[in-house]
Amino acid sequence: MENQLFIYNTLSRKKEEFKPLVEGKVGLYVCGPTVYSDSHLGHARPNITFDLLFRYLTFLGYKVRYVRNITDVGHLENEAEESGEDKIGKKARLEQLEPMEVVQKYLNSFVHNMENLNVLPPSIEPRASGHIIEQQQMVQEILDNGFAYESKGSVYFDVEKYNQKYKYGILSGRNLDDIKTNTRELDGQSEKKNSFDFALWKKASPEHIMRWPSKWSEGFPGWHLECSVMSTKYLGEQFDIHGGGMDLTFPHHECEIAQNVASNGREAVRYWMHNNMITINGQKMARSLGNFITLKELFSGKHAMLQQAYSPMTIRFFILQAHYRSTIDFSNEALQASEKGLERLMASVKTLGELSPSDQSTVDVASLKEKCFAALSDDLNSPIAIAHLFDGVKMINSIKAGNEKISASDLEELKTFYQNIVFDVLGLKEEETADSGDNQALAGAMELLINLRRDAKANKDWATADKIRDDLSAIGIELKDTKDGVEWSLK
RNA sequence: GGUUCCUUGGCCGAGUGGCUAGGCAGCGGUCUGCAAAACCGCGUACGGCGGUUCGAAUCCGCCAGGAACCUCCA
Repeated sequence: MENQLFIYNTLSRKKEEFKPLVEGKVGLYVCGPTVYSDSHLGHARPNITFDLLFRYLTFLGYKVRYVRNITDVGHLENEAEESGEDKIGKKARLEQLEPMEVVQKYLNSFVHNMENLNVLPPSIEPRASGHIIEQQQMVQEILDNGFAYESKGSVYFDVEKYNQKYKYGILSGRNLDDIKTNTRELDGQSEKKNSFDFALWKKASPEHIMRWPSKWSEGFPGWHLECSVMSTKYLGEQFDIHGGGMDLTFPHHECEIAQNVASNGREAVRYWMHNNMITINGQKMARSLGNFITLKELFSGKHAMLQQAYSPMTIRFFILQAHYRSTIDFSNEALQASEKGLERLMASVKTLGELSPSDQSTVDVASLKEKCFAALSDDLNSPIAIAHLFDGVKMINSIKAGNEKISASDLEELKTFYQNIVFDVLGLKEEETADSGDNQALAGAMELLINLRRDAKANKDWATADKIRDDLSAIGIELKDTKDGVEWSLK
């Protein structure tokens, strides 16, 4: 392993050296999507962040089991409205679909988006609806251990009682007294002993269509239970890393800890990692705030706030150019900057393949490599790693221009390094263009036009040469005269 | 109101005590029939006011502005 990895642990609020529970193996759990609508830009962040972690751990030689859940039983939409419906049930009513049809539709959409973003599929993608029995078992364990109570067919976690033996709020830095005085009183909480108690099992109201039988009532599992249950099932009572968005720290992850401790007697997670939010005009992008742009809209450019379409790799690169614990602000300008930067980086990768070695090097490949991995090992500092990569771009271009030299062995090392970091770890990829061979007819026609223009130029017939170039440009095809011939691309 | 955090050059975004990232835009140049692209070169910024220090964007205090969580949320 090249470097010792340090990661920021939300529990301790500092960077800690990462040491897995079992030598050479890592258990990783990340809160996945609730599949009731199309994913937006904000959802891309945790998936890309933890994809980077997954890829880097794998690169370092760990055998990683990455579990990312699919929430398909629905959380409560809004308790204050006393609707008792969950998100998925509500949407299903609106669209006249079966709840599981809605789940499938948006699950497919999510998977498609992730493939576009080159996010690797996790090792296991468990669905909450497939673990109802296990969730009921955990509810019973918590009841048996005396940290929950039944009320009108629902089961609630007894936070006060839990707090007497353990401490509630260790992750988010809260204490129960503060929560008591500051928790807003919501309607429909008369069943609970305290407003901050949370549901483990919820009795379904008559209009609630997603429901399962249980000894307490026909109902559905509480908001936070599935993650405790599925992480335990697939990673064990204790595992290495749990990730998710910062907005899940409280109450979701706090409740998860309480559930694990209440049922198993000890904390499950050793390192908690939280990614920050994507903002738009300085405010968090969120479905509930209505200021979101879906990934589909970004890829197609069809949204009032978008000046153009942005490719999946541009989105990925944009996200990787900020550290995962910082907010990152969306704007067309920022995205366009990422697009240009990525183009330059990928162009240099191509150039790298064309370099010829010299008998010795005037460049320091080893140092570049070391700095890059050091950055990634420092709590996944991808922006720094990318900055060093741009130093590499300069190195590659200078070699190409004849200003620097590289030995055959250094060249091999540099190629391997770029393969490792750009493709394997950062997960970038070449995006398909029309000239990549999937459209033979167009490629043939372009060759013809390029040859006609070449002949016109040879005859100093600039009018014809420029007409070909300008007219192609008008229909969205860009010609580039390079030293090595004419290149074309769809714009 | 409580808890936590942020404020960096035109824009995005790193950086936790001295060596003063990176990208985009801009400017100058090379190349080119012209243009675009590409390449090379150029930017001493760190909210305000105090303090600690030989030295602070970086530590401490106050002030101003903003955000997240406290309710579903990535």
